[in-house]
Amino acid sequence: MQTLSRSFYDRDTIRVAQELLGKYLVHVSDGAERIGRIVETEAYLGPHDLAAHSARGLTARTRVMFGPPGHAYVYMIYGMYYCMNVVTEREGHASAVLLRAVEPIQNIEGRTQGPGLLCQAMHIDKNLNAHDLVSDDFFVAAPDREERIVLVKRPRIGVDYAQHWAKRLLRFYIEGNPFVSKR
DNA sequence: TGCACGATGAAC
DNA sequence: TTCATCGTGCAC
Repeated sequence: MQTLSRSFYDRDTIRVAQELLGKYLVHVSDGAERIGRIVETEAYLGPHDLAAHSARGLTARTRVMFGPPGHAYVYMIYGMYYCMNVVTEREGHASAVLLRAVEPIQNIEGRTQGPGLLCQAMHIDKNLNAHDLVSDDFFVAAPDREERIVLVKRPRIGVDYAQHWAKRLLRFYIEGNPFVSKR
């Protein structure tokens, strides 16, 4: 397993979102190493993307999105779930990739299909917001042998308010994978 | 200081 | 289709 370096995240957000599919998300906590294989992502392109949190400018919450790539952007949604993103592109370009689903690989309890469930199962909460993913306790890694995948592109979920941005094919998942979220 | 609402998930 | 539940952003 090879931990992804900063340069992986410091690239076009759509490309990062697509290439994250098949990679392993690893979180070490409470003496357990939890691993999930990323099977579904969504790209949020920056302040011009009306579906992105950064479209409303730099705020306390979105500060990490405006920061350097390779950091975790974790926020609470609907008062009860957390969503996990990886920050992409150069510092100042507020873009990120939402991790929507993983396939359980190691030490995962409960369901992982959907951004809220994924965080719950992998013990990801706001304490990990702004955490550097180029680290040894919370990171993304390329497995020793990456399976070949068929990429599917669809509109993003739950962003109908974002006018024409809601129609763009910025949700990516591995075709046929049973852990991709429904809807 | 107040309030409407959301990158969700589960029940009905 | 409705509801649980609360931090955030923006209006007063």
